[in-house]
Amino acid sequence: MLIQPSFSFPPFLRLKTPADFQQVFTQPVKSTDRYFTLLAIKNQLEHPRLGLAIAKKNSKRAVDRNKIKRVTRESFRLQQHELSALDIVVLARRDAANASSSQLTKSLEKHWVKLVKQCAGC
RNA sequence: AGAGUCGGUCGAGUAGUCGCUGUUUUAUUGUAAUGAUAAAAGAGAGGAAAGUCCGGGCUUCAUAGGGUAGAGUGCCAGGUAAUCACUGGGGGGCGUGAGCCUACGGAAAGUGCUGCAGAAAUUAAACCGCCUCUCAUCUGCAAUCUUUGAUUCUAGGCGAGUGGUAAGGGUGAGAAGGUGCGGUAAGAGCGCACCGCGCAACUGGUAACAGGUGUGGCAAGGUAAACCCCACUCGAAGCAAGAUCAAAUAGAGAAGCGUUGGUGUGACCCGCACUGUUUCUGGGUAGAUUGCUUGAGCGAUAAGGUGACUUAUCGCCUAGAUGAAUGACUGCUUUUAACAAAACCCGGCUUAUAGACUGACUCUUUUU
RNA sequence: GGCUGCGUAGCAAAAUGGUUAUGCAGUGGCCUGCAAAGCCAUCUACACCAGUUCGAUUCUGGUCGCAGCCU
Repeated sequence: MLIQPSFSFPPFLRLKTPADFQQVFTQPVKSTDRYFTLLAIKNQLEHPRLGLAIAKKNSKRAVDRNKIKRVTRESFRLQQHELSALDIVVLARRDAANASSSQLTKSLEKHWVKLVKQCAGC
């Protein structure tokens, strides 16, 4: 589908409907640290897709939630060609609201690598 | 110079690379139609977007009509689409002052409450105290006689009783005006002067209210953000409202006939709606589209007004997402910038806020 | 986004315009040969800030936090 490597982030790279999210939540591959919990599952497409679930309970302020979303999208956008055909849902944990954006970026990069390895077998 | 009061404006900028969401134009491609992809241009969070505390616009619903109940508001005037908010004024409180705060109608319509303390807490009352009178007793002065004791008169002390008193004491948030003089057995608005309070007319003011004058001798508290009375206002729900297209699935809808009974009703009654049968038909959950941004809009100038605000002219178009867009990296400037993210839209209030600039005013000290 | 309710001790939970009950837990003592149970004593509270009132946990307004409902 992607002939030339592009780092854009168009809408079809996102999870949109509740049904998409339910599929990921049924039998996912997990990866957790103190900032994030990532859930992943193989899809039938030729590209990865990203879904965000940033709970209001864990990060109270809208500014914090937006920061987490932006950092996550930016990291996904730059790393999308390393990921195979996966549907990934990112859940933010309580410490993510207070972390700096560089800390979050490092944490996410580890998660991408880990998920690709784990899903290679299944 | 220091301390302080009330406002106003801004709230990171700039250059480059990558990326996100609308709009317009062009090109390619496709459909019954909306489209999809690429490129370019131009746009893209706030002063509070927040809290949801008030008020409106907008939308839907006959439980929207009438009455009761319920809720809210409460000095006067103004302005507004509208408000409990705003502006100006009045009264009260705080502050040396600039200034700040103020739900600020009625307690002689009625009901309730008023703990503890205190003699007494609401048709007032009388513990201590003060005073008159009576009785008993003690002491003193004087007089008389029946002369070492009696009687009378009078002054004082102590005790008991009857009455007067609300000045003084102490309690309390609050005890039936305050101060002074007169007055009285002692006292008391009992009388007088000043202050306070009530009433009356007058003057000023649109009014709230203020002012002086006359007059009444003075009234039994407080609480209505307790019930209540008076005056005024209020239908309810909220864009997750609602509208359109429509997989699934069926318990539905419309018209005609009939209307006794029954059922329902987000407080109750009147009321209102539904229920039966025949014929005809489509109905609307997931999802999508829409509502969705030109509006009581913003800016400038002029005029009116103390001001909130209003009027006129000219100019401008300034987010519209829907798993939800503004970010990341690098360089420079003075520092990693503070509080913090639109979700239908406006007006106000409240709360958070690093810092920068600026206007008016007050007090204290020093110098001239 | 909108609507509604609740904040009382370490935990649970009530009432009220005037002194905050009660239970469990903690601490100390009595009881016992030692424990448990029981009895006695003690400790720690009305979310925060203003207003009304003589007086506020209660009434009123605001702030903060928590929970629930509408999708």
